[in-house]
Amino acid sequence: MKITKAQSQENRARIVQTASALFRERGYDGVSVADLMAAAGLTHGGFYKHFGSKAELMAETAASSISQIIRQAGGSDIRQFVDFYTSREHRDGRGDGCTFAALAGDATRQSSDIRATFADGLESILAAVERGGVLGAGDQQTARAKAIDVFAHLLGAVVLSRACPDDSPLAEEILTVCRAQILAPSNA
Amino acid sequence: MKITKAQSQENRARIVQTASALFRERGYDGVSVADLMAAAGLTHGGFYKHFGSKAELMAETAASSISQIIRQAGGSDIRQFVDFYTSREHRDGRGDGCTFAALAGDATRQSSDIRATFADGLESILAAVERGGVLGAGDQQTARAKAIDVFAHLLGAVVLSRACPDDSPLAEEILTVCRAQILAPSNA
DNA sequence: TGTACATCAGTGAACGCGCGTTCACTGATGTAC
DNA sequence: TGTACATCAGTGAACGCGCGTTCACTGATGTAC
Repeated sequence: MKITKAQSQENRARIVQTASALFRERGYDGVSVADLMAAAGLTHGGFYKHFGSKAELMAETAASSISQIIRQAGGSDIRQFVDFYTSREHRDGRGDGCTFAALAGDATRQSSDIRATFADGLESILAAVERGGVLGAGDQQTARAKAIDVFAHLLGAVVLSRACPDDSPLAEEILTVCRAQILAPSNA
Repeated sequence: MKITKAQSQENRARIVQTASALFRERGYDGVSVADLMAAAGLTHGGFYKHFGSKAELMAETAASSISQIIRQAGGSDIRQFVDFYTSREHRDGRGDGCTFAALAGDATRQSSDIRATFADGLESILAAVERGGVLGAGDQQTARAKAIDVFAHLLGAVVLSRACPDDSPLAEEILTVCRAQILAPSNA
């Protein structure tokens, strides 16, 4: 049953990728090691050949899944990013959406190294949002303050919308209202 | 060991109150029935004399703890509410702070009756925020849209700030920047 | 290039543990007379 | 008002279960010669 070195690395990468999606969908406590390994097409025992513990994997996936949204924010215009973030697809696609929107609430109760990973990631995403172009050049706020403000606003909209039942009109209304406000003339 | 009817009702109320704080502090999965009953000064077996299941208690505490923040929002001027919401005390006081800021992320993964309770509570808090006086009377947004917008913004600020390590300057910066923006002249 | 063997990723049974929940029991309360 | 007894909130041991983790084992890989 020994496997190729390349195959093993591929399996490890698949575990991280699978965990990354499942944690965002169900939260850290909602995914067991056995669940995860089955979803990755493996059996649970092998998990510890790749990771020291579930907590270690959580820290690694946090870092890698945060870098995904950072690439997304930095690679697009701020207006495109706001549209994406407040879209129905993003609200409903927790698994490959923003890690902060999916797990910031859980992160609060995690170990300090996971929280530090979130804080570092947050600094990076703020920089990426700034790079994407800043709204509201007309007023006295700094670009950094604008980035913080816009990102908190976006996150709040998605978290609140997701707390509502899926078919709730309120869920949609929150996204629409916040998108309009963030992109409003007074901010642009 | 039988207890007075009044004593029993008092115990029940204490369980709900204790659960209300503990759930907000540690999340639904972070509090066991035994933990909770011990914190209320009772033993775990008695829990089922008051509630059918842990899920039933979760639904009841959601309703009661949401009504707490609604009273707070409706009873004060919008500026006072924004100041309170973005304060250090609120950020650090999960146990008796806003239920949405503490549990909206968890609520997403709960049963549909808990999610419905959150959605109903959200409608009530929006009404309370409107009653508190609406910022930005000068522009074309409706009072309701303003309320949605402000509340999402506030929630995002607190959730993001709480994800950072406690002593992080970023945690403080997020609160300060968002408070200033929400209360900014262009919004007032 | 071919053979012999050590390696180690993956398997799946088993571990101790804490969880939500159940249950036989207790004994003061509150009611019936 | 006093006595006898049914009630039922609270107790704590016990339940089955799923969790994170460990471990003896497998057998193809990759290396040494």
